[in-house]
Order: sequence, then structure tokens, then C-alpha cells
Amino acid sequence: MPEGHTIHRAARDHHRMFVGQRLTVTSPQGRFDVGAGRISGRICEAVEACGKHLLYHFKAAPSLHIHLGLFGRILKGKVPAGDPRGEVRVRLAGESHHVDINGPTICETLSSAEVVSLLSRLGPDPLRDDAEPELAYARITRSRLPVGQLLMDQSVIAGIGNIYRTELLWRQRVHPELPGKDLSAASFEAIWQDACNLLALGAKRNAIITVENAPPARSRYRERVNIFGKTDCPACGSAIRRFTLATRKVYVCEHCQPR
DNA sequence: AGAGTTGTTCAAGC
DNA sequence: AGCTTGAACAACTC
Repeated sequence: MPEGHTIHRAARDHHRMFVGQRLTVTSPQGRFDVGAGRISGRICEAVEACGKHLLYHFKAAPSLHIHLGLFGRILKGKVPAGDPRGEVRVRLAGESHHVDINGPTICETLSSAEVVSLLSRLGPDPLRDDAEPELAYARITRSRLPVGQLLMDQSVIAGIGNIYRTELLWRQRVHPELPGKDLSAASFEAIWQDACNLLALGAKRNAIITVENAPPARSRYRERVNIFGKTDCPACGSAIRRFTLATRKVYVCEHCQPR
């Protein structure tokens, strides 16, 4: 479910809901230690996203660090909250709403020094205004690895996942197997700018949308994409090739994305 | 019902 | 040092 747009959307929403409030933090299954009031009852000062990482900052307490991984979910409801459904690692309850974090791969507290070290190992995030894209381009041109792999590396760019990497490369007509060191500055610029726009659109619409003039969503799965999971190229009609890159399936139109 | 998946880390080895 | 591979973890849709 989550690429960067999901996490940023949640961070904005939760920021609005929780900042300045005293949060009740519980761990229904007891699989996350919030014991001894480490966070519980503390004032929420900020909610922040960087790439796919979500951070809740508290007054005079460690931060809560969430990473949803491949399967994690964030469920929101009004207080009073009902019984937790599924693997709810942590529940955050404010005055009017509560949030359940289901099945995250990371759910932990971090000191401020640990927060700094987490953020420092992430690459620039197209959805953050403090992003420095030059750092990403420097990393890319330093490597012979395929661009399609580098775009998925969170220490190169934070927030891009498997669908966005496929779609960005198709939209900018770059072959995923192009070695990073051969990516032109112009192509990188275009990919970066496109990522900024698409991720922002995704956060706004709560769905990955990479096609122009997307019609309203019909099903629950609301993603609207060009070649991800498809068999034919919408631009030229030729067959889409799929193969594994960085342990994930990537799609390419060999005609529109020449090597 | 079972396969597939919008992710990451770690360790070991080349 | 740069890179590759595999295992482990998890929730939901079709």
C-alpha cells in the first residue's frame, strides 16, 4: 500500500488532528512497549513524514517511529474507538479521533539523536521542501547500477516505490536498465520534477495516479497507471516487458524507453 | 483458497 | 567497496 504519498498524507492529517493534544498511546496486543508512560499522555508536538517513514514527536518524550512496510495500514476512526481489528501494534487516541497502526514492520521509539540518524540515511524526499535533489543525482551518477534500482533505494531518493519507479521511467522515456552513471542531468531533472508532481497528486487524491486527465475512481483499488501491471503500452501499443529489478517486478516499453 | 503484493533490513559471499 | 542474494516479517485483494 504505502509509497511516500500515503505517509505524507497521513502525516498531514494526523498533524492537524493531534498536534497540541495529549495523546493516549496503547498497544492492544502488547507487541509494542509503551509501558511506564514513555509516550502515553504526552503532548504531541509534530507529525512528520520522510519518505515512507512516519514520525510522531512528543514533548519531553521519545518520538514514535512507524514504517508500514509492504502490508501495514493506518486506520482512522472517531473516539471512542471500538475493539482493535487485526494486528494493531499501536493505537493513538486524541480528543476527537484515534488512529490504529496495523501490521507495520517498524514500530519503535527513537531518541532525538536516533531520529537525526534515521533522517540522515534517507535521500532527498520529493514531497519535502527541504529536499536537495542534487544529492540524489550525485549518488546516481556515482553508480553503475541500473536507474530502476537506484530509484527504489531510499538512501538515494526517499519515498519512491515500485509503482512510481516504473511509471516515472516510462513517462520520462528512460530505460530502467540504464546505468546510473549514464543518466543525463536533464533526464534526472525531469524525473525529479515529475516525482514531485505525481507524489503530491497522489497525496492529494489518496491514490497513485500517473495518467493524465484521470477519470474518477471506480473500484476500491483506485490506482490509475500507464504500464505498471499492464500488457500493452498506451502510447505505442507494443508489448510491455516485465522482469525483476531490485527484487521487484518492473515494467518497460522497449520502444518508448530505448536503451 | 491460494497466489501475489505500493517494503526493508540484515548477513554472508563474490 | 560495490554489488548480489536470500531469508524474515506482515495484511489484504482478487
